Amino acid sequence: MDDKTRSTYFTFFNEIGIISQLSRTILESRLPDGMLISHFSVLNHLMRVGDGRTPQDISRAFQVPKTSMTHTLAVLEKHNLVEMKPNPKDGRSKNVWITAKGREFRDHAIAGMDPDIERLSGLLAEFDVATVSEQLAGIRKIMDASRDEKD
Amino acid sequence: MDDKTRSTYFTFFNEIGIISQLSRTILESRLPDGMLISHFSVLNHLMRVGDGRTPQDISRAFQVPKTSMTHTLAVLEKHNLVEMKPNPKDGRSKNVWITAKGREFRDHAIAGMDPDIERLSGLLAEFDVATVSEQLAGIRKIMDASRDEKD
DNA sequence: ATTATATAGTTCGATATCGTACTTAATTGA
DNA sequence: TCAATTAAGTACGATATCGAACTATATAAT
Repeated sequence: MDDKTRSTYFTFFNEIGIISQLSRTILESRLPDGMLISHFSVLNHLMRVGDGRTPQDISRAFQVPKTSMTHTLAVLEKHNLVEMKPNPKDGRSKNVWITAKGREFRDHAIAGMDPDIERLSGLLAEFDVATVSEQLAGIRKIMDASRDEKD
Repeated sequence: MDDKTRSTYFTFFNEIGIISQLSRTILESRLPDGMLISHFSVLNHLMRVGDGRTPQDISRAFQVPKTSMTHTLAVLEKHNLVEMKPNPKDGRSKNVWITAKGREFRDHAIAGMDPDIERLSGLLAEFDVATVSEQLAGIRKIMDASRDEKD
């Protein structure tokens, strides 16, 4: 493979990683003590794609080991932000439901970022973030669909 | 602030986060056992921007606590991938130098991703990754420069 | 039907990450 | 000059993340 392709993709993923880290830091600094991105992300996911999913569904969506998700969900459940119920279709499995408190928490966290988004949208006025975002969504969908292919 | 701006930025950072996680998983699966993204990233950083930096410089670059960097550097040093020397300009500080073995490790890790980049560059042919990357670099630079402003 | 295999989730031990408190050295300011 | 403050790195304890092994249930094979 040619050097240019390698360097293009490597640079791309590097930029993605830096922006991801910067945005994580911003969001995390707005979350209450003890709450991490992992917790927020699961709640946000459940509201975006709908709740009642299994832990496996969620761990696959985030591309993290199921054992990590067990732990994250246990924390959320302890804080009454989600409820775990038996999966009526599969005795081994569970269904995860977000609680009213969980919805509030997520909405409040998003609202808490308003000053940051205000500031950033001013600073980034010269960029077409919406269009870049659409491109990224396309790239993400393809990467997501091919995630298990290897070699 | 209007809902559209909020949702644009929120979607943008969400896409960034997903792609970041997908690319991290790909890279990490190519690293030898026990080596994580954090280790690779530091070596890569030292080669990109030059070594001899202080631990603080590096922790600030990655926007992680200095105590996390202490640990990461200790692991790298134990594996002889970096060397820590006293900072001649500041008795409290250190300088971090990448070793020949560290350079090899980083180059080898990058080469190990070739099959993935090959595959992705085929799948993503319809996207102008280089141009998106340039946009991201611009966004990243501004975010990076304004990272400590708040409220 | 019964056994073999695969799957969902948990437990457990190891390492990573992080916040707080501490040590040591540099800098500031009276 | 020297006390007060700031800054770099580390030690330590708490939680997060992860891989391997395990339990319980579902599915497949005969």
